[in-house]
Amino acid sequence: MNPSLLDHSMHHFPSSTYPEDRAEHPPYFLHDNTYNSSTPPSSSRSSGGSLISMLLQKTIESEQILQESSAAYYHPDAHISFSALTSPRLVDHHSSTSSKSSSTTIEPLSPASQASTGASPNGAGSNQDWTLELGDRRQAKRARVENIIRGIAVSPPSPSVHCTDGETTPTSNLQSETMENKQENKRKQRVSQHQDLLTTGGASGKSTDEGHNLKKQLQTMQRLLGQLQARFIQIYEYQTESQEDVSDGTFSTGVMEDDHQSTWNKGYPETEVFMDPYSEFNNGGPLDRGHLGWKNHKLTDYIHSNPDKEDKLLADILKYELSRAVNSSVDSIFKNISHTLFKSPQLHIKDGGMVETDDETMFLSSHEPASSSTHVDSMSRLPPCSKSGMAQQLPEIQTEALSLVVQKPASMTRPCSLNLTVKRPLHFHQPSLLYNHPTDLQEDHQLLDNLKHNSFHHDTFGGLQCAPTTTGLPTPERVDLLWDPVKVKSKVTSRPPRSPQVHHPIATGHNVLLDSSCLPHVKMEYGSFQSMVKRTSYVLNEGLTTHHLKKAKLMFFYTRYPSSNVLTTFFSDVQLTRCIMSQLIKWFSNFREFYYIQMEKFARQARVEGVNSVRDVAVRRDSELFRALNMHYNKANDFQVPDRFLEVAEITLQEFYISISLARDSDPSWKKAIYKVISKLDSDVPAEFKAPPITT
DNA sequence: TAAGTCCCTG
DNA sequence: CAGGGACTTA
Repeated sequence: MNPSLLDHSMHHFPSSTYPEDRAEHPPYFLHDNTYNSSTPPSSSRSSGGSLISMLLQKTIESEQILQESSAAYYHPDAHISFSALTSPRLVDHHSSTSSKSSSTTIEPLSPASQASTGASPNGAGSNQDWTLELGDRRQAKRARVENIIRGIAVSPPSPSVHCTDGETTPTSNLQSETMENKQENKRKQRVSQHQDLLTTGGASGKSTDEGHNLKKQLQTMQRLLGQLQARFIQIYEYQTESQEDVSDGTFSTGVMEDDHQSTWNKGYPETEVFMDPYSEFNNGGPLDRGHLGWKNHKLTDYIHSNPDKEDKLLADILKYELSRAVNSSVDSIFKNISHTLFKSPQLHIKDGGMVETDDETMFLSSHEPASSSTHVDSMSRLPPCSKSGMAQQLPEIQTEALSLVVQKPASMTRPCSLNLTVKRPLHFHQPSLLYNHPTDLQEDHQLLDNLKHNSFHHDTFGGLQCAPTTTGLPTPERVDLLWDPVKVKSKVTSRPPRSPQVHHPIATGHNVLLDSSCLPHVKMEYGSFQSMVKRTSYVLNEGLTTHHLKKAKLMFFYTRYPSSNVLTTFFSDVQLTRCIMSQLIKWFSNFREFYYIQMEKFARQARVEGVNSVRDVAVRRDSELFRALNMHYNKANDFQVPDRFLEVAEITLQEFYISISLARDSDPSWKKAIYKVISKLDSDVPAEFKAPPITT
């Protein structure tokens, strides 16, 4: 049935981003000559201003038309016609109408045409008496309401000026549908609105004009809001009055909505209705003007065709537009504020990405994802997996408003101990988050000195866990070093690639900290020490830690080619996702790389030094080679390197010596034979390397 | 084709 | 040490 078709298309036109909703301009719109003759082409009228202004214009125009069409327009017969066409129950009583509507899709939908033809097409003569009376009463009330509205148009809308429960309940379905579609269309509208802002406010291109433009925009917004409020209140009042007037259940809103829903859910001959409304756009036509003009055209058509739904529709639209206008105003304000802040001379982005500013600006710059070049740099430094993880975490819709969105997990509020005198016990499972803490560095430095005198099997893990990656006292330089973007990179990327920032309940009891992957690694002043520690903690707690790295290095003394089984066994304290496993494999690949480079280097050196026999090629603990290897894999020297590793290293060196002596190195893949040999020399990793038990 | 590895770069 | 391209292998 055509009204339902109209309904459907009407309620879907804002959501045309969905391909299935891309309905072509319905033919009956094009044939609505009455409307077209009374209003100028929508394209010309919508040539300027934002959607909200166009909507206002449309609203005003429609109101003018409503007033011009006078009683005929508001004649209840229009409702009757619509209801008859919409409600299956009423179709039986108005078979002529239904049959006509099935053949033609034009006349019953045009309110003006209905006004010209009266109620006769509906065959509603039996209802004429009371409907006329109802129309008179409605007109009188309308006049009253208009007077009231004129008085309160400038006053802010009361919170109660929203849909009452009685109103929203029966139309919840419709409204949810409508709002859903509107929200879907919101992005499109924002685009055009933003473009308008750019063409108007941003046309000057000077920062000095931005405040003026912003002020003008705000004033315009306020004015539009006032108009919208007035119009909305008017519609609301009118609707309330209408509902009170129409006592007959047939014309009550509930029935109307039931009818509407019944037809709504029935499904429609989509081939008739769903033609592409964005054919202009798809065919390369004007995106904004033409499309919006078409939408306005369609909207007004709908309003005129369905006077009984006009109030509700406009109420929905105005409610939506009101909220949207407010949101847009707030957005624009904050956009300008943030933009101004980043362009303000008080803020300097130094080399290395350090932001020198006050706390508030730092807050913005540290969390503003879009406006800060620092963030872009840090983003570019993040591994792809980090970016993808961020993409998963941060919906695209959030990209605009993130300047005010700050994640503050519980760990952020946890006070970070700066007590230098507190000694941690050598528990294996001290939260690793503290190990890059400068105070902990100092502490670990002391611990390391103690550990150096302990045997491996008793205290190596303690030393392993507590040994800092670097030693030294906490100084501002160290803090800067820690937060040097380049240096931070490795720490950041040391977390599992493509790990979607899900919190890993690590078996070691390591605290799962905040997901701050979106935080730019801004080189911070020493005053931001505490937050730095927190972020550092996060980085270290995400997946593999520096302790895992050190452990892996020590494991390399036993196995150069650890199987995934070994890795799983000895890194069971980490949630061994695919990414973490890849990272572990990459670690050992890097270890091997360094190992073989050293082997080749010393093998060639041996040849240069005149070593004539492979028997003279040996690796001892006082060898240069061993020192180099030990420095790399056991930098703290707190681990007793097993003799087996010396044997393997010696064999490797001999293999390289032989290959070089035999000039096998001319073969591009000459090392592969050596790799194959060395890979068979792996030994079991001591059980002490296995995932440690959780200590208290 | 996916996983693993090598090799190079930063 | 990570990233990534090239290459190999199952």
